Amino acid sequence: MNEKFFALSKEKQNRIINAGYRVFSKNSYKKSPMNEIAFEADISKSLLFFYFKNKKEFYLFLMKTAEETTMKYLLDSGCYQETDIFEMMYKGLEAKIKLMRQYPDMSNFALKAYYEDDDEVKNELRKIIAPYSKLSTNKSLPPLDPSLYKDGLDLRLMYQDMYLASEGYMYNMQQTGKVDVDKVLKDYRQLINFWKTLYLK
Amino acid sequence: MNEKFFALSKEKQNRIINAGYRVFSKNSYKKSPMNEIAFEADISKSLLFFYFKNKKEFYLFLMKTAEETTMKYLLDSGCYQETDIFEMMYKGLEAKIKLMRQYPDMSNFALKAYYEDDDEVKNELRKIIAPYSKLSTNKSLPPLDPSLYKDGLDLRLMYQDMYLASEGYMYNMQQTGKVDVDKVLKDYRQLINFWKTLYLK
DNA sequence: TGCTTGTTGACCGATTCGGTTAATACTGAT
DNA sequence: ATCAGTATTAACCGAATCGGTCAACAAGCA
Repeated sequence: MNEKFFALSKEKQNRIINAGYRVFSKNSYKKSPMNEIAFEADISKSLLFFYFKNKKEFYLFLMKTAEETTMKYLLDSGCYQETDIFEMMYKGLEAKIKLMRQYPDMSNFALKAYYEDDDEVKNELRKIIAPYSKLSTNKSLPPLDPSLYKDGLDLRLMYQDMYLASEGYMYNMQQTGKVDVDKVLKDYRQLINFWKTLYLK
Repeated sequence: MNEKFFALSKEKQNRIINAGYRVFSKNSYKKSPMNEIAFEADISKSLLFFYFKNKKEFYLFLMKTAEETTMKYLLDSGCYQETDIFEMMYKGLEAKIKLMRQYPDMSNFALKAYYEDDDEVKNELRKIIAPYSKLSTNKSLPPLDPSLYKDGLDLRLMYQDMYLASEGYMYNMQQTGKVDVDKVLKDYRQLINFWKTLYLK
C-alpha cells in the first residue's frame, strides 16, 4: 500500500476506512465493489486505487486495522485487569460501544470476514485472524470465588445468563442501527445492578 | 407466478425456497443472482424463470411465504395461549428452532428484507411486511401477576434479562451455523429452570 | 410412434467489475 | 504570474456477470 495514506488527515483516513467496513460488512468480498466504497468515502475510485494497490490489499488492510483497533480499545478499557466479574462485563461492553461510535460497522465487518471463504483472500485472512482469535472470547466461565455469591447458586448458569444477555444487547443495538451511547450504557448498568442484587450475598 | 410450482414435490419446492432464502439472506436484493439461486437449488436458471416470471416476483413470493410460515409455526406452538411466562418463552424459542431446522436461512432472510430499500421492491415489500409487523414482537413486558414472584423483584428488569438472553441465544446459534435442536433446547430449558428458582416465590 | 410436459444449454444486450492512464486541479515557493 | 510537484479525477478498457429468452432436448405415456 501507499504510505501516503497515513499522511492524510485522520478524518479522511477514517472516512475511507469506515466506507470500507460498511460496504464489506454488507456484502461478501467478491460482491463489494471498490467504486461503491469510494463513493461512500466521498473520493474517486482512482484515488482509492492510488492509496491501495488493489482490492485484496485494501481488504486485508481493513482486517488488520480492525483487529489492532479492537485490541487497543479492549486493553485500554481495563476490563482484563478487573477482578469483579460485573465490572469486567460492564467495561467490556463499554469498550465495544465506544468502538462502535467511531467505527460503526467494524464489528460486523470483522464478523463477516471471519466466515469469508473467497479463494482470493481466505488464506491470508486466516493468517491475520489466527493470532487474535484465541484472545478476547468471553464464552467460557472465568474463575470465580463462590463465597461471594448466594449459596447454592449455579455459577455456570449465572455467567451464561449474563453472557447471553450481553450478546443480545449488542445484537439489538446493531439491528436498530442507532448507537445512543449514553442510553445504552445506562440501561446496561441498570441490568448489572439488577444482577448484583440477584446473585451477590 | 406459475401455479405448477405447487405441483412439484414438497422436497423440491423447499429446495428452491431454501436456496432463495440462503442467497437473498447473504446479499442485498440487487446483488443476489438468480443463477446462483438456481445452482444452489440444483436446477437450471431457465427452470427457475419458468416457475417465477422474474426475480422480483420470486423475491416477494419468498417474503410472503416466510411470514405465513412463521405465523403458522408460532400459532401452532401454543406460545400465545400460554399464561406462564417461562413456558411462553420456551415455546416461542422452541417454535423458532423448529422453523430453523426446516428453513435455516428464513429468519435471516426476513431480517434482511425488513431493511431492504431497493427501489425495485421496497414499496411492495412494505405492503407485505406491514400487517405482520405489529404482531410477534416480544420486546415489551407482558402483564404479570406480582404475587407469584419474589418480593421486591423488578419485573421489568427480569423480563429484559430473559428477553435479551433469548436474543443472544438465537444470535449465537445463527453465528455458529449449526442447529443442534436437541442440545439447544436442553440448554435453554436449563436456563429457564435457573430463572424459575431465581425469580419465583 | 407421436404427443405432452418438464427441463435445459446456449445465447443476448445491458450493466458492472477491477484496474489503468492521461489529464486536471491545487498548493506553495519563487 | 510562473512553475514544479503533488493530490485528485474523468474517461476508458477488456472481462465478467446480470436478468431474461428461446429453441431444443429428455421423459413419460398413450
